[in-house]
Amino acid sequence: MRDLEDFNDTNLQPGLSVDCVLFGFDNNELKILLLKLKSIEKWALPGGFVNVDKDVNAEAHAVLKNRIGLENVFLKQFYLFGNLERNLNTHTPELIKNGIISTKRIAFFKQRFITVGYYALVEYSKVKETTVDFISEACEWHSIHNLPKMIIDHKEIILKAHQTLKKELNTEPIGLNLLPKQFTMPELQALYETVLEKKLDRRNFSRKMLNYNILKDTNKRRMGVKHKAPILYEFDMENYNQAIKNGFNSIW
Amino acid sequence: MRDLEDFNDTNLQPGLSVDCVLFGFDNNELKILLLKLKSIEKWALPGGFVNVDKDVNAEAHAVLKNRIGLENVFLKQFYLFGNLERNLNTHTPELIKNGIISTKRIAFFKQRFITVGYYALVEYSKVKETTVDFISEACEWHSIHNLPKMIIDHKEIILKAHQTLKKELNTEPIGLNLLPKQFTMPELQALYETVLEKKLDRRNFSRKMLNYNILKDTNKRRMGVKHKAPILYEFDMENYNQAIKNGFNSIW
DNA sequence: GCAAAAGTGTTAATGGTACACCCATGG
DNA sequence: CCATGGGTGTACCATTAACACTTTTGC
Repeated sequence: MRDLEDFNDTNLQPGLSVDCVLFGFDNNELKILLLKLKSIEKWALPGGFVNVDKDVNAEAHAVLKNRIGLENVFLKQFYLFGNLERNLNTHTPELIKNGIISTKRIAFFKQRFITVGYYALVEYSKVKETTVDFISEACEWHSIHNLPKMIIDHKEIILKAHQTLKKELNTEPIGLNLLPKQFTMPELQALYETVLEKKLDRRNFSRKMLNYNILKDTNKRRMGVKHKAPILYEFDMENYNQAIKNGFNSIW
Repeated sequence: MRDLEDFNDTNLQPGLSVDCVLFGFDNNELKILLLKLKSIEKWALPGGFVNVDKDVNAEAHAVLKNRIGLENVFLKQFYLFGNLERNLNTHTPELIKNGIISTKRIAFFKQRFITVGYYALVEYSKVKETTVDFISEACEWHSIHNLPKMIIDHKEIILKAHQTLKKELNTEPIGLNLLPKQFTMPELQALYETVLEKKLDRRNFSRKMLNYNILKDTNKRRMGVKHKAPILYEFDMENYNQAIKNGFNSIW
């Protein structure tokens, strides 16, 4: 779907789209990758449509691959947005008026759309902000606390994705996917504090994490900081997967 | 949609359905409400289609209201089933052959369908197993451990609903909706043991539950049992809602 | 040597686990 | 009076929360 001519609606599941909330972690902030639409001052989540011959989940992966160039990303369905208000959108008429959506496709774009929300976790530095296609002209990270004007309910989708992330911090491999291979304890803690939006005690955090036995000391330290050099850790994949499978605790 | 003539596909969202996994608790078992399809030996989840003018969530509620006669039920979206294999179904051709699906609707029923899974919690005794409509001839509770032959991926949907129930036992009002207004501690424990599929210590369970402060002693006892009469409790709605909002514990 | 942030230790309170004993009820 | 299951107590252990001191690094 690199340009207008490639886009063909004849084989698509009618009225169904997928949208991906792509989380990255940088500068102690959660960031979301957004696309700037052509000809209007609004941003959108990377999304796409569903071929009638493709799994819905596979199409979400395809969005990340084709639009952002990402493969083998942690990606998880979290909610279907199916209310009616989301179709009172104003951007489609504008895009049609501005010639971004071809007249042949108007009927397709004017359908009532339902969208499946996915959240994805990627290492911030691995994404190059370059993708452009027939409908978007820029691709940039935005802090979750400072989002630009967005189409339809995309802000609400991001909010719900963040809530889901908070809930699933202890049952999904969130640290693993948002951090580089090697990281320090304070970096891991900063990620947790950012996702949870609250401060944690440094000493208790460290002990608890180490007790889970999911971290491997690499015997290296992050150098060049103007204070005591912190230890670099990696995840111990075997123990990590075990811990994720069981959840990190359970009440009953 | 009480009979064939009422069914009109012209205003429906194409290729989208909703299916409800209705949980009840009886005789220390989790039970699921299933519909027996006309003319074939297969059962199905209560489900329906989505009007293009209706919220998807509202349509799930409508299924419960129109097909089962239930209103104000706890109902929650849990997953979108969108793989391709689910459309290699064999029951639609059979239903067409047997005249259950009118020839005018063949094109509609042969589409590729994606379904949104909902789970619902109801007090077992409140459901009368009576509903019949143009496509189903019986409506019965089945133990989750002894399910009959079911169409497409409906067994898989039930499995995933059960997994979700287990996970959400501490963040969703599960006890509240599956039990009658008044219940005993052993009954509540049996529900937990059933959902979680494991035994819990009677004494510790009781203490822990009471410590949550979500139960009110009604000063009554369940009479007519051939042992010490157990105390009847009710949920203290204010504290209960608070506890649900926070989750019953959190790690961080 | 000073500021900044990292590493580590202790203690008290809380909550969980694993037990055993007594009590009320119907038959 | 006995079998059945309900209510409650206690002791031990693990986990958490709150807090302070020492160490390393760049400047």
